[in-house]
Amino acid sequence: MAWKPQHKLQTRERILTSAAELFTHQGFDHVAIDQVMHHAGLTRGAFYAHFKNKSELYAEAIVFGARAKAAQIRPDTALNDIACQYLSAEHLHGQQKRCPLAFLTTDISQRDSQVRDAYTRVFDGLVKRIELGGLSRERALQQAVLMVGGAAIANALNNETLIDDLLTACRKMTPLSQT
Amino acid sequence: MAWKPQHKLQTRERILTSAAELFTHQGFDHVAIDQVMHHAGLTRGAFYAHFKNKSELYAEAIVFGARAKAAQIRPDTALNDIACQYLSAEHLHGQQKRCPLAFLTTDISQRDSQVRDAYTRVFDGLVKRIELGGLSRERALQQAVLMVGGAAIANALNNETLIDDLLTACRKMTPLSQT
DNA sequence: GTCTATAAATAGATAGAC
DNA sequence: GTCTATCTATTTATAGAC
Repeated sequence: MAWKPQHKLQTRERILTSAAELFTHQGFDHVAIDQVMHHAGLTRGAFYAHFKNKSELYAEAIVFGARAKAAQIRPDTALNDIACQYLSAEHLHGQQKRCPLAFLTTDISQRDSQVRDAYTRVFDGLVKRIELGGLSRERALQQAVLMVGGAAIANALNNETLIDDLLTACRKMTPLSQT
Repeated sequence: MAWKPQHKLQTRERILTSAAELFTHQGFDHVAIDQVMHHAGLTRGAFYAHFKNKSELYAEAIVFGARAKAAQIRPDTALNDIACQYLSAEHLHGQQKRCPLAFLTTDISQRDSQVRDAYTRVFDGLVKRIELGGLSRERALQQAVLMVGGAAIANALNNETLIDDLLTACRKMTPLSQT
């Protein structure tokens, strides 16, 4: 009977995939557990066999969503190109997976420590990944803010010209154009 | 009877002051109209004599809160010092008024156009104010992202060392240290 | 303009059948 | 593990008295 726990794991991943997509588009409060489950092909009652509550789902979806986003990028992509992809219209409104760091930023601050810990670990991971590209910690932090903050702000704005100007300005601040 | 409309205006401002403080700390969904009104010394029913609905209050509170925040800073303060104040622990957790741009960023993207317009106008105003300090539009946009994005991300993080490193890195990117 | 009371809707979490 | 049904709480918005 080895297939049974495997099946549960797969169901769990379907729920997390659904949750990551919905949360990064609509935030914590505008996504109902009902929605997440139906989008995963299940009903509400089944949820609590996989997660303790909505907050636990959120914390796990942040980590899961960030991994899924990172997996979309080829591992040998240069830092400069990663930043350009991150700050593209395709990331904001296209078919690309949306990064929880950028699209849930202020959503995180009112949540419990379980959620904030998850977000912090993911952000720290991004900074370390940028450092591996050869930047100092300080430059890596600035770069992370330009990427994550730039995408977050652009996503809030309502004026196409301003959005374009903003994304372009942030892309021009990428590592290679500075060194 | 000239004091009557004046009284209504004052009540309205009390509501907006209350709303701006509560929203910038807890976001749109976690603030109930009931809370806003009690914090302003009134009850729920009185709300609808001043605003059409919660969304209209939110849009106006964003503009009102940003003005109140800007008014806290002496008008002749150098750009560099404005950025340092903005990226300080005092702004994040102290008695300073919290800037709607930084603490409501991802909260905005799911709202109606009335709210997004308000946010966009306020952000555009910040960029233009930075440009008046003598920076190119591109540099002003980068600077605005470092301030707003830096404060927003720092507010989401859960690790004091990382927060300090992040704020310090963003402060070091201020205009004067770049030119 | 401000109050109290209430209507109406939404959603998190649990119970119990299968 | 997954389902349906339900309990419970919250909150926006309105109605009507003062």
